[in-house]
Amino acid sequence: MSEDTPVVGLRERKRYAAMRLVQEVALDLFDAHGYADVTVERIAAASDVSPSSVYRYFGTKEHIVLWDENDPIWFARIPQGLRSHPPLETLRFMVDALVSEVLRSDQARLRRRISLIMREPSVEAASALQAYRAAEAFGTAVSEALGREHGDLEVQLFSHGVVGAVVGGLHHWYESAFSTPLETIMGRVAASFERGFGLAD
Amino acid sequence: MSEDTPVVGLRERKRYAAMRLVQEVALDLFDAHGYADVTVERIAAASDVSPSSVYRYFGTKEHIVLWDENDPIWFARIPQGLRSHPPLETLRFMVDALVSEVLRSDQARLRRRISLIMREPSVEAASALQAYRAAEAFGTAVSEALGREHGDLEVQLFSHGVVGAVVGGLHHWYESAFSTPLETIMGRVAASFERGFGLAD
DNA sequence: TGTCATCTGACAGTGTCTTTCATTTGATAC
DNA sequence: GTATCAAATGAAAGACACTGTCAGATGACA
Repeated sequence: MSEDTPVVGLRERKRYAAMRLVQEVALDLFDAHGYADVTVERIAAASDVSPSSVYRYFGTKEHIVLWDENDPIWFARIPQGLRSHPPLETLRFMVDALVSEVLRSDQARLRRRISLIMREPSVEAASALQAYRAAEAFGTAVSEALGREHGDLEVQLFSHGVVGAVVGGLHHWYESAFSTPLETIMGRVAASFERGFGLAD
Repeated sequence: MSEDTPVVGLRERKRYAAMRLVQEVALDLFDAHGYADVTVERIAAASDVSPSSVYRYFGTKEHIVLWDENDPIWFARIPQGLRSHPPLETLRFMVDALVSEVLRSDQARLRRRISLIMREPSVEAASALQAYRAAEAFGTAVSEALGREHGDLEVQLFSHGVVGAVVGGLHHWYESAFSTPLETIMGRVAASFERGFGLAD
């Protein structure tokens, strides 16, 4: 009773289990036959759910790849961190936490998802939109924490710049065939905004 | 004969004229009835071209909005600038040129296009992908100019960070109902990367 | 003016995504 | 346990973005 278990009912558990299964099945099919040649109908049949449910779960075919169970948790932590620390420190903090979480979690699936994102333009577009939205959300949280008005120019440039750099870092990770350690990459992202971009000028 | 006129033939001139017309007609229809409720077929009929041609011109419905005649010219100028100036100076230079070009050109159309991008998620996604691709191209050009290897981490973070900030600036412009002067916004973008982001920390 | 390469329009087809409705299934009170 | 209610599911029809193909038209060039 004193545990902070969110009292998640059977309904929700089944839903998440089904979503995990559909994503897994879809990733397998995409790897085997290519993204374009696998229809949503086929994914649904192979996962024993109706196509209707796949669309109810993910909304679009692209989001079968993009969906991540833990994303909402991350989004919730940002305003929390900003309440007690300045933006750059929060950035460093979040980025560290994210890296160690990623290293702990299902890396194989994550890499397959990132590879698909980088290979399929439609998935790439949906992913880019997600990043853009994340930058907006981050900017809003920073504005509130600093007591600036919503949409403050400096904050806007900062939040979009940071998210842009993170995205660039993930691209670098993929391009290096995931060989550059993620902590190296994200450490540089944080350092760039703390001490400036080290381009000879 | 000594002029650098690209000797543009009748064929190409007609093509561009048709594209301009289709975009204009489409923007009018979108404003009148909403993006989702205007089919490509309808746009084609109202522009007196076949739907096939609309797809040949723009590729997708979203790119009817995104297409800009002058984009290729801009892309071509980047490596040129980087050959003679360091990245931050080139950034400042390009951003200034872009602003004065925008102020000179058809602003009404530009604002209608930006408004559509911000309002319609599918157009927003395609636009975000374009920005992402631009960051890649910019990064490649910077790497070459600085003699670093392709995909150099610092360059990657810089180029994506810069493009992210520019995108954030455009968002701010839109949110302010285009009242914040574009030169103020873009000046801040350049300054942020030259002297650091001025967030109290 | 004639020949060639390229562009255009017409048309059929595929797959994504939406909407609607009857049916099933988990949540809650008794 | 059983009844009641809210929500999720599956089935099916339809809209429309987009692709591929082919015959005909049109500009480029000798």
